[in-house]
Amino acid sequence: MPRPGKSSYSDQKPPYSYISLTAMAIQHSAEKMLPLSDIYKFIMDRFPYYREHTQRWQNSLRHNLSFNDCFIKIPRRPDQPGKGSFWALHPDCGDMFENGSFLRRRKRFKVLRPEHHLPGGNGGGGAGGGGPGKPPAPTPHMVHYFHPHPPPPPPPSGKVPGLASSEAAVAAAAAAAAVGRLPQFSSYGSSQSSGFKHPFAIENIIGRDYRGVLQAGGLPLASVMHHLGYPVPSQLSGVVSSVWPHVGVMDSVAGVPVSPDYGPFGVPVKALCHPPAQTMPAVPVPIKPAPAMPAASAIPALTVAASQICPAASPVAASLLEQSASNNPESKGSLHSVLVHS
DNA sequence: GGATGTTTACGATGGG
DNA sequence: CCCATCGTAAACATCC
Repeated sequence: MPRPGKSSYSDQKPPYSYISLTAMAIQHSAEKMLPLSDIYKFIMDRFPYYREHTQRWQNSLRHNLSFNDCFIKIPRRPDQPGKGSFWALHPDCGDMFENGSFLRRRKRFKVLRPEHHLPGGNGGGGAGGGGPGKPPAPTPHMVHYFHPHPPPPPPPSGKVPGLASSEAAVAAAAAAAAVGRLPQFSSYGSSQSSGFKHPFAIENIIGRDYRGVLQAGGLPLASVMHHLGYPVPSQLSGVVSSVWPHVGVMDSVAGVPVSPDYGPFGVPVKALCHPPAQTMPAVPVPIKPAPAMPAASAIPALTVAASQICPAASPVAASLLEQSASNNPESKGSLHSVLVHS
């Protein structure tokens, strides 16, 4: 049983896989999304083991981010300069791990790609890495999402334009609205009865003794919407501010846990807790190959098209997206995915 | 130029 | 033993 040691864990390799560690970092953030550098920081702050050989593990971590479908990339807005994108957890990545074990998932989370990805179809794999076969501009039509307020540890170039432009707000709202309607999101609220357990819930990571501590979960989306001036159900908005009271408790300078809320390895256990009502990444939008669209037949072509267009540059498309989404409550969201035991 | 992101490859390990 | 997952290395591209 992978159990962190008691006194020597500071030097030992934490019993968590990179996927776990990354997810912890993301979950710990207020916005449920972090830039790569902050993920690094989180891990290094909490796990002394990772203060060395940074080149090695960071490469592995990046590999995991790109390779695993459970992580989704959220681009910065044009007016939010900085390096790299934000990374969030895929809404459906829950339950990847066997309870208790974070070294090995029981299944690999994979986004369903209806696209019959032909073997060797696209550029025989660009042997030698990143891609002779790739188009010059990898993300020409990415949706740029807002980042309402930087997470406690301000992201690179902490210039926060707030609601810089109404244009951005429109884009954000459209995106948020669209995402908010995704089946996955609505299902989180009811997942309580289905026994869904987030893999990074404290009960999974540490034990099951903290169950009683858990209360309702927050939806970053709500805070985002609120920040944008959109009406947010009080239930949600209230939760947003109360669910993560522990964020920032960590002495980020010393990296020393300062309260019993921290479990082994200094992981803020409460912050990692995931109550039945799931808390998911704010506006998760897979930037990965658009083909990630499930059952294309069930998705209005418009939705697909709109998702590939930057709403900021095309408010019309954005609104259409929203409209489309609302008109098709049955339609599967673009994030629909499944746990595939390939 | 360094950080970030993508992809391929391969060995180790664990589960069935 | 087979297969899936994980960790690592490395090549390469893109972005800031």
